[in-house]
Amino acid sequence: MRAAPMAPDDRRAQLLGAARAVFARRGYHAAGVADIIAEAGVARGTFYNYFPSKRAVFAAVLDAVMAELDRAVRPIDVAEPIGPQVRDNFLRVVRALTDPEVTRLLFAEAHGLDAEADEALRAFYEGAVARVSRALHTGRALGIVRDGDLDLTARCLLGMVKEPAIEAALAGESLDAARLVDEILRILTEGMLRLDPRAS
Amino acid sequence: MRAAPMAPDDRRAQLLGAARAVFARRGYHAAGVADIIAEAGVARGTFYNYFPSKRAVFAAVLDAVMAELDRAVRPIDVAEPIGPQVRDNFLRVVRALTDPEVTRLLFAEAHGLDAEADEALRAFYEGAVARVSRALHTGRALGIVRDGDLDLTARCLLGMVKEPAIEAALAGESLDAARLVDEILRILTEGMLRLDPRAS
Amino acid sequence: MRAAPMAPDDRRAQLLGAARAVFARRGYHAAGVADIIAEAGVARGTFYNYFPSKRAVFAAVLDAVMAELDRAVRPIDVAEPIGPQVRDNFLRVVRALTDPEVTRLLFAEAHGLDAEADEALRAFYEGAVARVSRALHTGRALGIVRDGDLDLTARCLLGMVKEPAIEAALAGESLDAARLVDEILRILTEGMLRLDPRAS
Amino acid sequence: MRAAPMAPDDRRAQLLGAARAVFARRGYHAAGVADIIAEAGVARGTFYNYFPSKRAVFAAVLDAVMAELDRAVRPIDVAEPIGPQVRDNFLRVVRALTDPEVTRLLFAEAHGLDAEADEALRAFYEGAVARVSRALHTGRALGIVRDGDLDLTARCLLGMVKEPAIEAALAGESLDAARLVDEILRILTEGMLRLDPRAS
DNA sequence: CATGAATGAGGGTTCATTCAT
DNA sequence: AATGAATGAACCCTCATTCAT
Repeated sequence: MRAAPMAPDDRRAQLLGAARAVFARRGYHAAGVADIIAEAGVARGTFYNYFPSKRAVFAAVLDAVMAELDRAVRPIDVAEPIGPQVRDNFLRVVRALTDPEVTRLLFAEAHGLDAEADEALRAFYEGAVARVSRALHTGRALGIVRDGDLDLTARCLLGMVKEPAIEAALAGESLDAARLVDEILRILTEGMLRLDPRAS
Repeated sequence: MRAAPMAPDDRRAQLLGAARAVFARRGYHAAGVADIIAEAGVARGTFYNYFPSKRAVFAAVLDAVMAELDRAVRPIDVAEPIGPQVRDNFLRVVRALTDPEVTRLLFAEAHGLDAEADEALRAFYEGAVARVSRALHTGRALGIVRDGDLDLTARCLLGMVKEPAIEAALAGESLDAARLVDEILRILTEGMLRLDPRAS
Repeated sequence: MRAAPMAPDDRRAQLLGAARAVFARRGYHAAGVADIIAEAGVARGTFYNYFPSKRAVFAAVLDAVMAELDRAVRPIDVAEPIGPQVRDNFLRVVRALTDPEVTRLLFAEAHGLDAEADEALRAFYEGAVARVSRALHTGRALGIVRDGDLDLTARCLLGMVKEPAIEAALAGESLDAARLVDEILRILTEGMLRLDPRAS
Repeated sequence: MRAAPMAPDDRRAQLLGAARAVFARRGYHAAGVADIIAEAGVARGTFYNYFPSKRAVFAAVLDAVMAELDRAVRPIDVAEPIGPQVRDNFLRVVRALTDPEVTRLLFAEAHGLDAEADEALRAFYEGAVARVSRALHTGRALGIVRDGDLDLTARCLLGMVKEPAIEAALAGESLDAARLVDEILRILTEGMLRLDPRAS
């Protein structure tokens, strides 16, 4: 049975979506082009009319996911109250990571694929760190952020967000984004340890 | 050239070591049994005398690495000063994660292999979370840890440690463990954000 | 962009020309229908409106080339001086073979394609041999050609012409047709070896 | 059914032979690795234990055939009578070319495969031309060979030998080597044309 | 115990051809 | 008449695993 012809952009988008679902479900290596075309209801050759290789669709999927995540972060307007804006950014990122597809693709499948994928991922991550780091420097100038090794701090921040999201996604549990964000914000604002509570 | 016979345990250990090095260097999928036996200087058949499959060696390697990491955490003696003990635990964990082999194996290669590997990893991780969580509950009872969702907090803590370690390992950079630990401890004790600096 | 409709014969000729260029440039197997339609600036389906298969265009191209070569040979008029007519025939053939397209198509690509192509080629070649052979018999009757196995001689003659032409074409060198023809004629008239120079 | 293990050199030779037969019979493109392993009675993987690719076996086959042909030509000892040595060389070459496998492989399949194969072939052919050309120069010094463009002459000579051999092989006819050589030698020593038989 | 030749299922990719528009 | 998206059979190659020596 021959699938009805389709505008190339649409077909491409459809294949991209199918690939995204399949890669998220089975992982890069376990997924075959056969799975993707089955998901899309399309013949083998059709796939290769739109992507030159399995590796290439994966790259495209990864790009889409990274862009999605990227869009979750909005610049902060210092003329407005800062707190809610920060909280909203956290919230949007966590919500994006709440999609198990996003998380699996970014964190479970993409590492160690090949030099190129690793590089794309590292570039994305470096960008994220740089972005957070810049925000922290701005915050310090505004007196909002305490001094310290802000690059390292940025990485820690990302870890606090990523880790719970990943684990929830991989475990198949759902994650209460607001709760996580509030917990993180509390740690960031108040700390959570009193190692030497000798202070009267 | 026929390798000298060897005590089975030694041969097994040798193969395990070779596999660990190879998996860390090339990743699970890129590594072939051929690489492992080349590294070990042993024939193909010999490998299968000690491990039933490639998958199985990887599981064994993973077990070894997880055990190693596990040993980095020591129970806390409440009769002694807490602070240094906590710091030392952090330090030992970060140092263990400083070994790029450990990090690559645990975080870059192990995810998404198959259901069984995912399960082993998740079990390990759940154990870690549980352990930290228990420590936090104890700490709360002692008045050292502030109240809150301690499970979530445990995950955030792990993220703060893992993330910088992973990134350093994957980027091939070295990581100053003491510096990272101190930064983390400062965040945990003092926080780092003053979102509403209304405080006169 | 839709190409303007065209008289069928013209379109066919255009496609034939494109195919000839492409086959000569890339060889039968390396050339794709995609190359041909790109060369012709025409859509895929259009191609199949004029030729039933890739194999078929190649056959048509081959026919055209063989006909071209065939036209290079003119019957000899015994009422006129023979020498110049022979020389002119040689010259026209060599000049035709000087076109690298012709040579590549006939000698480098056409062999071993499939039974049918081989047959067409062999038929063409047999025709050529027969033609030369007939000329030699006539020559013998006229006392111009020495006796011998004239069929074999005809094949040798063809080889003397083909070989240098092919090699020049494949090597991308140009060939001095007149020089080759003169050399061949000298060999044919005078020989070139004196194996037993005992002749006092 | 598992083929009995075999000394690697033997298996390689067997595969080479099978490949040679298959390539000669079906041509490079029509022949599949499947045909070769069927001919050899061996599994797919075995083939790739000995040759890295289909292309590579073909190269090996070609090398073998070229070497075989090369061995047919023996240096001429000027202290001995020249004539018979020359004749024997011709004879051995023609006999080698009498094997249809050799001829098909060298002349029908090898051209136009890819740049590398073309180069190997051209190098072989250039070598042959150079060899013949050198012999002719020597012969001229000895007064055996008449003056002229000896490079071109060398090419013509090769053509006289190749052409009848190829055609016989492709047509499936057998060729009387001695007869061909004698005919060629007669042409070379006496010529065969008397274009201006004015000589009373 | 050790060896290494043999295996073959599995997967990615190509490209001549078809047919709905 | 022209188009170009869709097709799928065919093919090359990989590599974990087996087993006879």
